[in-house]
Amino acid sequence: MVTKQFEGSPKDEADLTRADSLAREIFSDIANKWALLIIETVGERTLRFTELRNEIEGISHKMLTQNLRMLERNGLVDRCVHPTVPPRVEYTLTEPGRALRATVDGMCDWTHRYLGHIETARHQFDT
Amino acid sequence: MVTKQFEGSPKDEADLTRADSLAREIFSDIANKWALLIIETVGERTLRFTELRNEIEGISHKMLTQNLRMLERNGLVDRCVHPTVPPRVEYTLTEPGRALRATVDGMCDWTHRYLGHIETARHQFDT
DNA sequence: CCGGATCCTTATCGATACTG
DNA sequence: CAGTATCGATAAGGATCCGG
Repeated sequence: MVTKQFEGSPKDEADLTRADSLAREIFSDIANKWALLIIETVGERTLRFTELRNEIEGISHKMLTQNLRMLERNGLVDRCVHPTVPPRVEYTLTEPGRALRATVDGMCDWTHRYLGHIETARHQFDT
Repeated sequence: MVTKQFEGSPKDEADLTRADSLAREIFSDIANKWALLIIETVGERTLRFTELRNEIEGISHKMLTQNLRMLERNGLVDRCVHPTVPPRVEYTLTEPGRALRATVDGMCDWTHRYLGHIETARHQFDT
């Protein structure tokens, strides 16, 4: 539970609520579709910017850079710039990134497993 | 992989790309912080609207109803209206909802496990 | 090829007020 | 208590241009 509160000494409590707000901040960062799709797409490979752009259907240049910067800042992806011309920039998952990807895989599996359930639930609801 | 493309007969291909776009749609629905926090908060319990509102820090009335409708439509939460006055509405996870919650738990665990990593990565990046 | 900066168009969100 | 509807403020997102 991300928002869980704790009891304890004033100092502990302060530290824990600070940790909680940080946890919430991180959660808000990564719990959006583009970030998760990027994590999922990079996978075990190493991909260039344009490759990512082509693999993730519908993502704009801006969203991709924006989310890549955010993921890089949080230490989930590694950005490797080759000083060539034209430039070559490669993105890889770090160890924390790969760990997160394991759970994102779970979400993707879930989506496919319950596709039928969801489709019928929608039909039922829309009446 | 959510966006994976397949080969096959024209019919199969059409069905699979349709399934893929549906998968992507579902993924876009649930991959947002409020939806995931709701899934996480309902958990194994049954909660009323206001209880949810109080437990999920920072969520507005509007976001809560909006996401609950969406989750209900996709068959992830069950909405039980008691015909009393004042009304009493209780939300519970369905079986698909509980299955998804398992993976969301994984994301929350991940967040707490890598809190330190992320905090130092941020400091490093911000310089 | 990559990414920043700009402008401009949407969509999101919160606050408020109102019904059963 | 739970939910819908409306309305501004504001943030997100897309398109484009330019510089490294």
